[in-house]
Amino acid sequence: MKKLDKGAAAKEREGAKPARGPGFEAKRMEILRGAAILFAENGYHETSVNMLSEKLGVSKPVLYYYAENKDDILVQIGQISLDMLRAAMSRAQKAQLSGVGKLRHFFTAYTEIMCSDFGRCFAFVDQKVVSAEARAENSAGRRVIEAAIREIIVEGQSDHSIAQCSPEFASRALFGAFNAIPRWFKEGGEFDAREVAEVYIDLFVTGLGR
Amino acid sequence: MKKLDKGAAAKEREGAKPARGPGFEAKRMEILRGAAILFAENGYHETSVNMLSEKLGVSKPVLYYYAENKDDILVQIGQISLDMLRAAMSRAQKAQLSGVGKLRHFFTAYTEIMCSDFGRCFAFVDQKVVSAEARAENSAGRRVIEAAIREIIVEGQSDHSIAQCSPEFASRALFGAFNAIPRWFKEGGEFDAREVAEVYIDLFVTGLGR
Amino acid sequence: MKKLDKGAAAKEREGAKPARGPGFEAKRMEILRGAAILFAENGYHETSVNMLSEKLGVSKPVLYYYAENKDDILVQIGQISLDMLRAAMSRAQKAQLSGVGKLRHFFTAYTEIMCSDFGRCFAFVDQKVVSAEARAENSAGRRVIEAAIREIIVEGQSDHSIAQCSPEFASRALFGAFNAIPRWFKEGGEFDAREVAEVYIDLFVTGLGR
Amino acid sequence: MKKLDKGAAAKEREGAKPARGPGFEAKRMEILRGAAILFAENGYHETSVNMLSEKLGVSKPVLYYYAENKDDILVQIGQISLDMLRAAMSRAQKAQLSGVGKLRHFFTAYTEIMCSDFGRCFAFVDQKVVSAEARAENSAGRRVIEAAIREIIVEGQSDHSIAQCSPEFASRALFGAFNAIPRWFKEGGEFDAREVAEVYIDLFVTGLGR
DNA sequence: GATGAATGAGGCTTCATTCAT
DNA sequence: GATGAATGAAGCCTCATTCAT
Repeated sequence: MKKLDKGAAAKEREGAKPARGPGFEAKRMEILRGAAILFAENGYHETSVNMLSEKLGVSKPVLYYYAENKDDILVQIGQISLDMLRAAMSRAQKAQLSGVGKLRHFFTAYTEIMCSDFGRCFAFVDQKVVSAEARAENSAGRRVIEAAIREIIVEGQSDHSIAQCSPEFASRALFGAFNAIPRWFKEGGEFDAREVAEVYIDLFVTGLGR
Repeated sequence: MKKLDKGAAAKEREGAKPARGPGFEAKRMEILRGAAILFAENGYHETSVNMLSEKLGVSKPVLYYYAENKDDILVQIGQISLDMLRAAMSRAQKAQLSGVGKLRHFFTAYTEIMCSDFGRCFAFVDQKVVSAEARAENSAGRRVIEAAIREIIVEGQSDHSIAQCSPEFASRALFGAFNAIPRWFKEGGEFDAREVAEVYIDLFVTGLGR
Repeated sequence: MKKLDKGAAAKEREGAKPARGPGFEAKRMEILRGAAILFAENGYHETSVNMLSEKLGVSKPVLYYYAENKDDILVQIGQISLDMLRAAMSRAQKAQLSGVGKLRHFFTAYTEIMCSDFGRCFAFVDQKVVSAEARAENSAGRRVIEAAIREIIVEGQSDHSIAQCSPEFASRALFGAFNAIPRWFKEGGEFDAREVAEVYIDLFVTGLGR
Repeated sequence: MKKLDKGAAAKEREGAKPARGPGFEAKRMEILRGAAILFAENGYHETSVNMLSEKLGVSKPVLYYYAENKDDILVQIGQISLDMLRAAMSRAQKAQLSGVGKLRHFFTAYTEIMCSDFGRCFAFVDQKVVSAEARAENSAGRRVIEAAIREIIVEGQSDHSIAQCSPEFASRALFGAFNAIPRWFKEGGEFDAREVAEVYIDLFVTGLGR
């Protein structure tokens, strides 16, 4: 919230890092995952840095060794989530499938990601808390993916696997519906994420009519 | 010695009130509406009581004259929203329409409500901040409406206006999709809420397939 | 979400503490002593946390590092005072003295304690401000000491060093009289606490009659 | 605490009053008595003006009609208490009794007063909260009475009804002991205030020795 | 004479963050 | 590389008090 130069930090993470040992990345992931779980469960503001340090079993300064800020933690979680989503999109795009096939392919992966530790946090925690800069980066990432989905829909309309409809609206309805899944999904329940995704896709493809 | 029981306040609102003149209700609504707008725009935690009092043009104690708490403001906004939703559901249920017709009827109203000042706040702000008791009441309200939708779906399946599908999943997908509308909807844009609702319903009814 | 249970804090002080280095105890005592002086001088409610932090030369959060609450400060002061009183009583009970000798022994120490920084605060500040739980603990401590005094009186009546009289009333009169001493006693005045105690005891033993 | 001109108010109460109806004095007493009970029971700071108005069944502005201030309420209670004490002292001084007889006479009345509604408040509530001016007046009142007691003691020493001892210390011990009575005294218990006073006086006169 | 509504000022508490060791 | 201790800033809330009606 008092962004001095967050950009520097973010860039640093992918640039000339200051001599970080081999365990660094593993520990960083461990911390981020723990934080993601807590943020998703309790909410970002309801999870104090104190609580993080206690529940993660590390001292507060350690947290500041792995993240610039409290919200940098959230930013990093978002980056990881977006990376996963981008990879999923990439795989879908490369798949030898019809438009609707790619849609199904992507949203299955999307559901799995959004029900994972990182994804749940990404889905639940409002990005309003992070710096404008980081938020912009995040939004850009999302937008790229949404654009890709619209393109897939258009593609499906070309190959006649998807009906004529507004790609904008369809994309929004799809993301809206799928984003809400982690809100009620319980790991280890009757269905796993993959199955839920299948049902949802079928619903969207078939429609409720008749 | 401080907060004994939050619930007492909520109950008080419908119980033995400490003498309230006319005008109270109007001012209360004015304050709640202003707060709802700010909460929806900036986020609950990002909107301090100070900010509320400044932007609403009242002193801080006034807020505490109309609400027990900062989160009671949110609770009251939720109650108003739920009341509107319940009324909408009631109208839909009473309408002389097929299942799909009732669905369309309800979700049109739903969209309008969720795009209103109160509804946007209700849609955006996580109820994690409110007391367990109030949250339970809120959840119960939502669940009643969700159950009613599932019933309407079943009804539609009986009257053959809705295809065979899991009412649970369909209901969740519908709410997920519609809940996300206020996240991008802009008042005064190309479409009004009613029109967006139409498009969405068509999408859901027709399906993306073929 | 705010104050769940005050008692947890008190218990924590003797339980699983969050890692406290040496120096902690000394600083804690320093803060408590300063607070005790201010509370005794100005009154508990008249001494704001702001004032405490200013006069003690520490920032406000530091106070909350050493105490849960404003009233936990008072509670801790009470615990220290009670510990001193218990120790004094223990010494008096073990002394090889007649009943009246033990009485004299205890109330001399009592006076010294009640005229000390901690004792004055303990004597002056009404425990009405602290949580029911802490107040109960405090009262229990007092009652144990009062019971011990009654026992000493009975003992003195057995060994004929104390006249027949109601131990309950005698004990109450004694504590009442001695508790009031710090209200007028000035350190460095004509008499020191020990001497005042002597005079009081003589008065009580000899009586005003004849 | 923000004494503008409390003196004016106090004086006004005994001077040219602004046309107050006949019921004024009765209602004033009723309010003061109720406040005294609440202050004694809950403490001055723990009793908000809101609570006063609720429990006394009058609106807040009414309280400000009968008292300048919250602490003026306390001041008035103090004045009433002091008036009672002064009257009691006056009666004791005029009685045709030995020194010790006057002592007994006064402290019996003193106990009754201090166990009454007004007296309990006077005994329990620290005058630290009232304006310097009012506190001075109050202290002066107390001091006059204490001086009178010392004089009675001297008188008793002259008429050989009281033993040689320091009148200062004796007076302080007496007031200390008697002031504490309302702290444990319960109306309607085994003893009434008069009887408690008798026992205490006997204790003080006879002494604990032998 | 009474009250619903309003307020300035200040209270207590906690948060994210840093630094000396 | 780690931590106990510290802090500036800000948060929510409540109090005694007053006025327009």
